[in-house]
Amino acid sequence: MSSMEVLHLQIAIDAWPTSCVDGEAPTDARRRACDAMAALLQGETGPGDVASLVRQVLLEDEARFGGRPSLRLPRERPWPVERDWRQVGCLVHTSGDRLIVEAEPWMPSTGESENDHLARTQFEEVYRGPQSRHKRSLEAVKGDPFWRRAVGHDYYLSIAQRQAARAVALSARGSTVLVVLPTGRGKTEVIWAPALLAGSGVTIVVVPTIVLALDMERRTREAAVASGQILSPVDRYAYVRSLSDEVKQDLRQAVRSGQQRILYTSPEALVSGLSEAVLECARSGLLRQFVVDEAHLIDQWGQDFRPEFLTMTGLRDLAIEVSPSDRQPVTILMSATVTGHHVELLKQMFPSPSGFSVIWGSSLRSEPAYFVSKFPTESERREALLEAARRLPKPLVIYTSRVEDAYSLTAHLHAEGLKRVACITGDSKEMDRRTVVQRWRGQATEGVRLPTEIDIVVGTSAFGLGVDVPNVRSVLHACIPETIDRYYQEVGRSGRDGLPTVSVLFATQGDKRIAKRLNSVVHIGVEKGWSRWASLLARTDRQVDGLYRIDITSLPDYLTEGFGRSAQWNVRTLTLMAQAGLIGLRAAREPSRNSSDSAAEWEERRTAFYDKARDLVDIEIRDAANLDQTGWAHAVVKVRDVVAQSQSSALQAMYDVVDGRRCVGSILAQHYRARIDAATLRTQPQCRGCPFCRAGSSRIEGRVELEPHPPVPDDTVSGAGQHDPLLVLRPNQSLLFLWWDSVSEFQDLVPEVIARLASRGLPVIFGAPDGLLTVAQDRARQAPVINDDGEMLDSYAGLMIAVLAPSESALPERVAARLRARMPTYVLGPSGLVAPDKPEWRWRDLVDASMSIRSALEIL
DNA sequence: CCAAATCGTATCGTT
Repeated sequence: MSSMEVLHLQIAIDAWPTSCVDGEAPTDARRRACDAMAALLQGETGPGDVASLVRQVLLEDEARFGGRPSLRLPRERPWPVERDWRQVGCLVHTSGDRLIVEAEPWMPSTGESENDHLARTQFEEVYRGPQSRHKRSLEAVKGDPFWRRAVGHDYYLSIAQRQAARAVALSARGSTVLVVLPTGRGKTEVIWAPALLAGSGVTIVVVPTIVLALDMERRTREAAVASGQILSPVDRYAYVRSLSDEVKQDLRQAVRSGQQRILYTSPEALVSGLSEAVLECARSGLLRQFVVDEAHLIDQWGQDFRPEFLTMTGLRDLAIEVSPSDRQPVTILMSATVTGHHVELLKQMFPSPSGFSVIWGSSLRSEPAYFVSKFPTESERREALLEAARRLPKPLVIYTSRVEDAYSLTAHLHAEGLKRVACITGDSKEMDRRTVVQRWRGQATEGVRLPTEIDIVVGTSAFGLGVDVPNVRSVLHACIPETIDRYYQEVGRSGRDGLPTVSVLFATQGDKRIAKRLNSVVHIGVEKGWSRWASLLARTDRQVDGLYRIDITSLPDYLTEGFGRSAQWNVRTLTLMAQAGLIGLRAAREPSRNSSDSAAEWEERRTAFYDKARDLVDIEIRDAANLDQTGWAHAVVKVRDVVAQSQSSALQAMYDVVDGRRCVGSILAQHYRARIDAATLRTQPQCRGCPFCRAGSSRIEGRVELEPHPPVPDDTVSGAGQHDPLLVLRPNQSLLFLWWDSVSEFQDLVPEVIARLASRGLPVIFGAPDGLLTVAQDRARQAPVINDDGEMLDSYAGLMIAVLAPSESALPERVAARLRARMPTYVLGPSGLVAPDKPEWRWRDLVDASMSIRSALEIL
């Protein structure tokens, strides 16, 4: 018994070398097998590649349709010979001039106390694919009117996305919102929605890599077409170094003038080339959103090797400062993986007078089953890696900690007959990274199909960010990552399609040494740091705006020679101080032209400035009281301890995974939680299998996602619904009844009233029919309209609108409950509505305040 | 005896 997949593969094998991928919607494994076969003659495929992929097709077939499928294959080169088949885990026997091949099950070696039956079941789930009961199902939620209008989606992907989208759309000018949403759940649309709805204003998105900026540019270009708006006068959305001077200039100009509605860039480009344009844009009140994507990297990368992640906060402060007070940019920080330490750091670095709020929609990936094997020696691990590379389902990523290990493992796999293997490290060129992903995925960036040429990528942590291949089936760690964050990020590259995956970690004793070394964040010592700070300060230039300009190449008193190293230590000293709240960082800004400067003098000064600009940092003294040696040491030691503590717990959590001390899902859930104010923000543990769970009986069942926190946008942050636009409520009153006289008034006037109220900061509507709200949103244009399904009615503290149906003769209980709680509400209802408990009275004569919607329209 | 990535500027002047 076999499915069409195996049949089609058999046909392709029999037709070789003219075979091709046949049939409708081939599985990825069959497609790969056919692509590999096709390249056998050119020598671009090794026998191991073909054997491994054919085995995967057989196993998938068996898992999905049962039976024990087999295939007939040629027995001479370049095809795999008997030994090759056995090496990848197949049973093989000869039948005439053919080999009959069956797949044998395999899984990585497990610990002594693990239940191997469970392990096998969990491992094989990956072959069930779309038929797996573990397949992720997202619960779509009806889209708000503003969401439909802005991004054209009828649904949100999840409650968490809805919550994030609403909070961002309602966020008060000048406020900071941290959005925690799992990868692939539409973070991007959350920031697009306000940008597109507004019809004007600039959104700057800081991304960590060029690849990410270019990917986003491509998607944004598509979104621009779909929305029918012109989002960039030059149809460019990524500001990166490689652009021509002309394009850069155009983009800067478009930012200054507010015509560039969305722009992606790096922290480095932001604080250098783009800074003046962004400030000019802010000054005109046109900077709408300042977004930092992958915001957790501010901690990981900002500490020393990309200090602009920290210094860019100075530019953002300044942008808020120079903006008109009613048109300040909103800061939006986005990440899928946030710890308590991250929340604290981000609060410190992105403070906001209008509030710092967290939208917590964190949840763990449900796709991976975790496996950990330990090996006494490096050579035993090497052998096991080869075996696993041959048997693990493809596409596969193998991670190492060291560049050299990645290269040598790649070479080893090549030598052993696996040719569809590529290697990516920090040394790889931009171009290689791009083409490897395309050959791995079998698709060009523009969506054009290509043959797959790579099944396995061996890489260091350089391989990851921006690699969005949906169907990665396994991740193999040939190392112990230095933090649980890196481990989970890398595991999370698999299963973006929501289908089961396997995560395998092969450890040796020596790995802990490497992990420990990579884990330690190097901070400057207290005495050296103070001494550096003292000498920096002594050489500082006080600027006209009260900032101090520091030349980071200047040497501390205790050194006579420093080379590049010294500058790095100086930056570390300053970023440490910034995290301690002692100083604020600013990128040095271009000097302004004096009226007395001649054109030549001015040009000379500017050139001199830019020659030196990379070595200059402006700082603002924030905590002068603690800038004596004692206060300084105290503040800085505290930060060092916090960072050291956070690093060490991230390493400890990784060790716990390796040693199977706790359930992997629980370890992750504990790591990704935070406290903010009185609330603990949690992540729900998820685990479909790990060594700890298989050793005991403590299996986590169910895959319930936590509700996002807070459950509805917080009006103290949103700034919406604070006031009474009709100005009829007295201080102790919370209810205004707006009545209509007829159904035709309801149909004709209510959308208009809602549109105008929404434009005056009353976006939340309960009870109105969809069609009516769509009309209201069209008329409200830039102001978001939110269609509450009852959740906000129960808990939203701001002023909101409840709309009754024309058929309603009495107040619905849900609305009545809100009114009893004295939560501010405009009720829109028929004029003849009777008072609850007093049927002889019209409600409009008993309430705090009432008016006809006709009168309301005259006021609005 | 150790991974990770990015990076320069506008501007002139009046019916």
